[in-house]
Amino acid sequence: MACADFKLEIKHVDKKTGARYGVLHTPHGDVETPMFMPVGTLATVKTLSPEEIKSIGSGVILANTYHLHIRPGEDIVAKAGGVHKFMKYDGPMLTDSGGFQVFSLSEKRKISEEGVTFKNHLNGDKIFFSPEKVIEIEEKIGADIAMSFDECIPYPASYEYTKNSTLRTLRWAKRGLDAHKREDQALFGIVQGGNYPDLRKMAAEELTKMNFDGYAIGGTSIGEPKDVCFNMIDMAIKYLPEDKPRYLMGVGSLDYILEGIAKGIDMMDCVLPTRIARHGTLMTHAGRVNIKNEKYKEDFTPLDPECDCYTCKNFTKAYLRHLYVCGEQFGARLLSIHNLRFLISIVEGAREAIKEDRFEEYKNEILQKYGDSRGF
RNA sequence: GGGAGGGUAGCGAAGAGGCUAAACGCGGUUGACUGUAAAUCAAUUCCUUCGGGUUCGGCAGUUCGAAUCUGCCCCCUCCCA
Repeated sequence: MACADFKLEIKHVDKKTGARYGVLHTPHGDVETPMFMPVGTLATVKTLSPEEIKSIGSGVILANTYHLHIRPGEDIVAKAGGVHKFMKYDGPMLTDSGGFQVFSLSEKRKISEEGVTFKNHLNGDKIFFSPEKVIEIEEKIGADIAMSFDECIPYPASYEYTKNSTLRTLRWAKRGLDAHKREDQALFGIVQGGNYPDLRKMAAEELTKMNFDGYAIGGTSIGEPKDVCFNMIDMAIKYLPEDKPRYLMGVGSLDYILEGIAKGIDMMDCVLPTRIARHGTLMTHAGRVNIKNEKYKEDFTPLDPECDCYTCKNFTKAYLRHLYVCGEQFGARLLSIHNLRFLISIVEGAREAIKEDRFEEYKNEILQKYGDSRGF
């Protein structure tokens, strides 16, 4: 059953690249696309308050089904009135299904047709996730968007493995769709298929037939070369419906984000900006900055003079370095605010450029100024 | 004045004749991080022109070989007077 309050309204398509500008209507408000979505796995974007998340201009934020199932448990979240009330965040939210954990906790799991048996990464308890179980958990958590349970296939993987896994993920998608009952929650399908054009095509076409509220491209940004990732987008996106949102999973560096948008992606998420911020690495208009470097010890200039974030408007590199070096949590928070605001402002600029059919120029200008092929 | 224990790299601390330029921790420096097992992880940290050079409080010894054994000296801590 399609979610009634959920719809992507495409407002403009960039004439040269095909990049899309739109408005995504969700039960928790309207947000503009394309957008970068901060990740808040455990119902918190690490170190940030809901007010801070809002103030950086975020549209949708993520939480994670597997992690919230383990702690505190979906029933607690449901008793709190759902994840929005639980974490006091009233903007749109999305729950990832735990499919990524099938990949990242691969030593601790066993996959069968029925589902995946995990070993709880905290205490070793056995956990069983089926597509139906995941939907049940996601409905209890109550985000605006739920993701189908999938297997995030490692790269590289053989054709045979990829085909079997992709077909199983398609069967899981159908089972999840049949199990999904909440009408105030959208459900997305996830295109797998590895680096094989026919499998990506098949996955995209089969999912489209099932009529999800949106479609994600998965199995990306897990260590594959950049051109492979871009190819995986191309192989899938042309078979996805124009009028539904397209979500590129796990992408968070500047070049991938801009390239994804150019290819017609509407949504992206990544832990990268928040994680590397906590580890002292910042994305700025002038490229990558490692705030712990000794050269910033007496640098009393802002981290990024072109940035409008709270951190850049109020603090110096010397102070940020000091906080980082001393392990002060306020430092992690200021740096997280900056990296998220930086990426989100870049995407805001992308939306403006799309409206004016100059996305290509915008993308090139940003990347040239950034000057780092790795993109962060 | 008497007694006991110590002095090892920036700091703390192992080592008690060759495998030791010297474990380990901290601190320092550098790097990685992409649907968060990540406030984590990795590398490096006496000097060097990469051949080597100079080290374990100081000096003098013993030994083929000493941070490690001996003597003297200097300094520190604690206890008793």
